Amino acid sequence: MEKNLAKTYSPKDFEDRIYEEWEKSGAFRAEIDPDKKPFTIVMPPPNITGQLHMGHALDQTLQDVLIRWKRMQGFSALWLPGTDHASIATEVKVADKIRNEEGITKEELGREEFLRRAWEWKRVYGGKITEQVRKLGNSCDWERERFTMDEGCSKAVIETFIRLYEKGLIYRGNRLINWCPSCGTSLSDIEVEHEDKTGKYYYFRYPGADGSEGITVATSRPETMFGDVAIAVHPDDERYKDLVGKMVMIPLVGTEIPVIADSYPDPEKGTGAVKITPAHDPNDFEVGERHKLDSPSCINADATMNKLAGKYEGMDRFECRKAWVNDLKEAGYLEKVEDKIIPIGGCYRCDTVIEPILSDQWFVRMNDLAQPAIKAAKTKDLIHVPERFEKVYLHWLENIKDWCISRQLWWGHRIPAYYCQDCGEMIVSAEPPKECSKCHGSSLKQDEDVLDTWFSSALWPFSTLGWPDKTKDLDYFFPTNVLVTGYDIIFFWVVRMVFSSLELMGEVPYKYVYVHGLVRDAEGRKMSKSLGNGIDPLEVINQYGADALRFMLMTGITPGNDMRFQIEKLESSRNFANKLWNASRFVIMNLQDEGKEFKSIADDSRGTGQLALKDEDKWIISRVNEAVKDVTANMEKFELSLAAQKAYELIWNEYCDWYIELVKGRLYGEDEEDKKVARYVLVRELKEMLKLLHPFMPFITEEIWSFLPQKAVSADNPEGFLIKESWPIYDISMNYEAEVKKLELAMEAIRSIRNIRAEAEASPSRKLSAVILSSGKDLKDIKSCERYIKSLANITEITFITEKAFAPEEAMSSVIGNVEIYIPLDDLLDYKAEFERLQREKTKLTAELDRVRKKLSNEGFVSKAPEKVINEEKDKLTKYEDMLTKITERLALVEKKI
RNA sequence: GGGCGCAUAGCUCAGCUGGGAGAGCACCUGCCUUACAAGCAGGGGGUCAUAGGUUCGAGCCCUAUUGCGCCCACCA
Repeated sequence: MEKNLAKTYSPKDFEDRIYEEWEKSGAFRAEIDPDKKPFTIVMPPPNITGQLHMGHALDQTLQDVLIRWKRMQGFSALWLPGTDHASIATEVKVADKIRNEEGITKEELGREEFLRRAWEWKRVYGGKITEQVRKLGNSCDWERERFTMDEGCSKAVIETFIRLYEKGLIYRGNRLINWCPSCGTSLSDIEVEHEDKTGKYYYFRYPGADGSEGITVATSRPETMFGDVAIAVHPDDERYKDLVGKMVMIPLVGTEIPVIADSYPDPEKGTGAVKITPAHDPNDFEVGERHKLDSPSCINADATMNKLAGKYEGMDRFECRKAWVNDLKEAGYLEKVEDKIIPIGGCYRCDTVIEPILSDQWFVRMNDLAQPAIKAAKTKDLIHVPERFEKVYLHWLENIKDWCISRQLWWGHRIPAYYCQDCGEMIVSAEPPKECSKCHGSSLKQDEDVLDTWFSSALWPFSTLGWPDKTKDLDYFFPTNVLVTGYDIIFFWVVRMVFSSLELMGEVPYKYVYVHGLVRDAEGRKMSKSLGNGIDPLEVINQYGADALRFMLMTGITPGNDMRFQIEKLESSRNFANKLWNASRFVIMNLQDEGKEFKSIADDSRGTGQLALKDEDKWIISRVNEAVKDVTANMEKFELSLAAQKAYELIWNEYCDWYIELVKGRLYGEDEEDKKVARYVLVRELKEMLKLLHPFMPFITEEIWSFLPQKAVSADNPEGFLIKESWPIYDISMNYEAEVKKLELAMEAIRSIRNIRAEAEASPSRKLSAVILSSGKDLKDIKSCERYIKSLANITEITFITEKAFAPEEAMSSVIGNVEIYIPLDDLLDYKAEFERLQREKTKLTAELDRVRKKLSNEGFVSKAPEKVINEEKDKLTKYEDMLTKITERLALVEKKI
């Protein structure tokens, strides 16, 4: 019955298999269980545009850690996965593919056929993405997987649209919107990315209609002059007082436009006079509204000039600028040109310069919707982690403008509005109406546009649970608990989910918004396609395993801050997995041929008290118990990185470095009863640690778990999977303070002997003996550590003495509190080196003593510091003084020998 | 123009409510010790950006400054 882990840690050999087993066992399925509390996370649905990147890996690992942890804590934990149709992004990709492969445009293909291709794209890439999600080990409930354009989500979108429309919160209007000439669609304000670019201010003179000199105006966009309808000046601007009300002419064009007074122009900027082009500038549009001016357009949807531009008609807007400026210059209207940094808005998808144009679009009226969302954050019904992101959230909501939701695209939810071809009536309806409600005509045409992709994402926390139907899932799992996402999509998504949920569900969609940063490359640059510095999570998993990737992503990070992807960190995580693997192999190996004993080992009832535990057993039990408390507390605070770090230290620095080493002698010894105790503790604590680590490294912990003896299987968990085990609970009765102290003393002694050995360049294999001088309780304690010191410091014989007189002279020594350790090393002794070593220690000690003395003699400190802190310092004082005396004596002795 | 983040060991970063500066990697020394060389043992290395302030006590709180980065903002 040789049953043990493979000799080498090779995640490839078990990760996929374990994932399948989990899935088959129903471990990911969240049941509606009235006896359990629900814990719900909806996965931010990755776009079906391509594949997962490191950002997804980070985002999803955070969620999986939380979900696995809560599941183990006994919640009915639902992690609902899905994908997003990503309207514009996918449409661009599909159109590119068709153009590249078939050489035709989407228009040539036609709407219906294009949509067929898009669905095919979804089938292929959506599948690829879910495959990647599995590879990461994510424990999501695949039976509840959703897609933003599936039947249910589509129904929710239509329902929402109609409800908001009927409440007057959605309206159709002719407004100035952000237009991407390349994508051929409108965009919302946040889909425009502003960037400072070098540009120019052109100063043109607009001559007076009466032949007077006129007025000079600065503009960065001369090509929009054809759409000018006025020149505005500030009413208080003395320079132009007389011109207000007069007419000037657009140079060369000759169109007469008025000079108007408005508070908008800033007398400090440019010439203080502004040309007003309502059709191509948001500010000008407002000025135009105020003064009831026309808003003629001079630029087409494809960014070419229209007939208003006269001879420039058909020319690209930027080509036209050049030609037009040149013509004006030759005609003498150009007064000067100034270099200027100008913020330019670009399309977030294709970077094309956005053209503000007037157009019929659909909008969500934001003001009323924003208020409850603001309130939710202020009353802490909605909590941002870390807190600072609340500011970002609030600032945006407090300055919100109406949301343009219609897009001139095909891939997405088509707007449920129908227009009567006979009388022009508009009907908003879930189903295509049979006839016009006004003229009863039957010729109705649906709005061509689709909705902004974020309109459907905004409903994700409840549309995925069945809304608008009153489903059991919705009733049980909503509201969800935590939303995990990157700070880059707070506006796009978080805000919109919150106000949508408050409006439609009457409550926040989740209590916590856990915001994380970006995964950057090793140099700190953003990973991007254009730089080609992206790292494929799948390749990493192939090489290092999903556990290593996950652990690397979870450690050394601070919530909300960016992180770098470094291969060294990944290797270190993989090494940790390897360490755990080997330690577990050791444990399992020592259980061999003990079949009949398995049951008692496996019985991890809390009755450790009835076993004859040795000090080191109590020590590790205490340490693990402490770690349980610590890890759990950090998880509660969303400090997942600190929790993972703690588990790491526990496993490596305490269990592996010390406990396993301490216990080896007993395992190889003769005392069968004690051997059982050692095995019991070894297994029990390993199991506790595996539980703590499981959310972070699910695969390796599950694999190891399967080799460990288990209690009788339960109905809930017939396979005995770790994923279904319960999370450890801190147990105050397992705090063995005295033993912990004792072991700490032993460790200090061992460390100092090892140090002496290294300093004396005595080979590790060389047997040494030791003489230990102490008294009272300290002597008793150090005596009880004899076994540890012998085995871990490789000491054959220890002589305990109580009087200095018996201390060996030809020795190296070390002081730990009231304990002096002497290692006789007559042949190897280099007194000069020993003198220097002791000198160094004395220097250190003196410095520490100075610090402590200074502190304790400080009146303020003694009177104001908490008693606990003062006592600690006092203890240190006696200890250090003691040590200093001893070292000084020793130094004097050694000095004589030199 | 407004807001935010970062500045700690050679590198990348932790350090949660103020109480003797940490990790990983790199470096130096010695070890293939029967779980692990993806390892073990020992070691070196930091005026915690600068200047003030609060406090008995500041890497941590306050103010200012410098440098880097990010976000928002109506393109004269």
